[in-house]
Amino acid sequence: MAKTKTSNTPSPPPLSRERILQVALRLADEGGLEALSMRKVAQALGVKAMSLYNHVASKDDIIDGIVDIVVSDIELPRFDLDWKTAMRQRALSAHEVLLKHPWAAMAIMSRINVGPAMLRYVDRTIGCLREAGFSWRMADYAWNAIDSHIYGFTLQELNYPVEASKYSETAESFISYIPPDQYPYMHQLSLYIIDGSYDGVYNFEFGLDFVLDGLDQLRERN
Amino acid sequence: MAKTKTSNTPSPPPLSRERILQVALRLADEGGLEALSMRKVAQALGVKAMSLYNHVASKDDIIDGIVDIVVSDIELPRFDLDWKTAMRQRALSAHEVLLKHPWAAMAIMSRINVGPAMLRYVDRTIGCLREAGFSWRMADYAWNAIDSHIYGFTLQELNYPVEASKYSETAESFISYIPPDQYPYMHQLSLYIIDGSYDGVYNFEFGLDFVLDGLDQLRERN
DNA sequence: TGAGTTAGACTTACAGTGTACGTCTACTCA
DNA sequence: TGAGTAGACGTACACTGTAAGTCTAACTCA
Repeated sequence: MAKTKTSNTPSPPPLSRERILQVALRLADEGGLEALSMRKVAQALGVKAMSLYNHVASKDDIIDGIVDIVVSDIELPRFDLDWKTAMRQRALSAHEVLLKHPWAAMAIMSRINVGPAMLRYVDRTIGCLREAGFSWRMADYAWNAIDSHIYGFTLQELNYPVEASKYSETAESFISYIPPDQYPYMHQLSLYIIDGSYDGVYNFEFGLDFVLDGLDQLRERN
Repeated sequence: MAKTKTSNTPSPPPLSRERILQVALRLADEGGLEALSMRKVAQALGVKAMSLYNHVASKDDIIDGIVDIVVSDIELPRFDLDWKTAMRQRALSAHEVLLKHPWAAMAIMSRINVGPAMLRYVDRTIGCLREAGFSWRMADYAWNAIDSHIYGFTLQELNYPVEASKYSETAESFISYIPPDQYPYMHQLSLYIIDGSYDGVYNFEFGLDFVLDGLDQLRERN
């Protein structure tokens, strides 16, 4: 009987970079990047911390890995659509994906990302703009401007400590800390949120459209 | 002789929240937030770590404190200028200040900031927009859109691992990692940076103007 | 002046972090 | 059969923030 290749003991699947990244991604999604430690990842895999180093180089390597997995989830811009539609779709997709992984926007912004998914994503984005008639410089500028909005907006959104549905009651409980003589405008704005005149919910596409429209005018001028 | 109040021993100035924050700010500016530890702050003050807790509540309290110091350095929007000029000035000032303290943009985006300088800064910003004729909702939206660009752009800029003056030579040494068959557009863009056709330096005002112009059109339509 | 209070720096300790380094076991292949 | 190796493990180190308790010097007030 050949038990050389197929072991029939129901041992757990062998450790691998993929399994480590998969568990790390789950832990990060559940508790943020600060909840991600080598010991916790190892424990979730039924293994000791140092065993992970047989498959990944370091904790940074793990974070790079899960960042690239997240990026691979963003829809690539489509070359068959007009550039504005393509860029809007990819921005909306990026925004959506980053909200699903609340730690990711910050991680992307604070480290150098050269994973294959990221490189591909950037290449396609610049390519889409280039094919739309932007010069190389303008394609690069446009990419940077759109991404500034994506990351800036999403980070502000994620950092907001209150759920949108509770803006009103939260404003009500904190209004006393915003005295009208010191902060008249914030005070007034809070009152409007309390009485329901304004829900306080931001809109990702609001600022995005300013950038896309501005870029479009600039493109047509050439 | 009354030596009750004025001790003439040249003892170091007493520990205080202000001195702690001042040293912490310097350490953060020099080595980033991750270089900021209670033990290092204490050592720089000639004191042991736990002594700091007589003057600050926690490390988070210190970070909140130095964030607010940084924010207090941003020029408040001026009500006597037209809103676009005022917002441009405040955006440029914010960008400039955030570049001087490379850790700060990330810190602001990843924590809740309710220091006096921050509250004042936000109140004035919303106020300036409100006085310019924006509705409360639109003033809030506008503030959010402008700040998305400020933080998004600045974070991308700070995260860039290379100095602007070395883009060309850096691109040259890394071009082999960007094969033209896999990443054709990035490859081509790198070539243009190498041969000097394009310097690769982004412009903060490029995207900012899209947002400001878009907001202006929206304001005039009402 | 003497006693009581207190501010503030100190020491110790704990539970956590990433990871360098060395060891031990089980499997592969010549 | 015996060498080589992959991979899990244990130990250890230098850090982190901070809870808890101690000690001393200065101030307050009768």
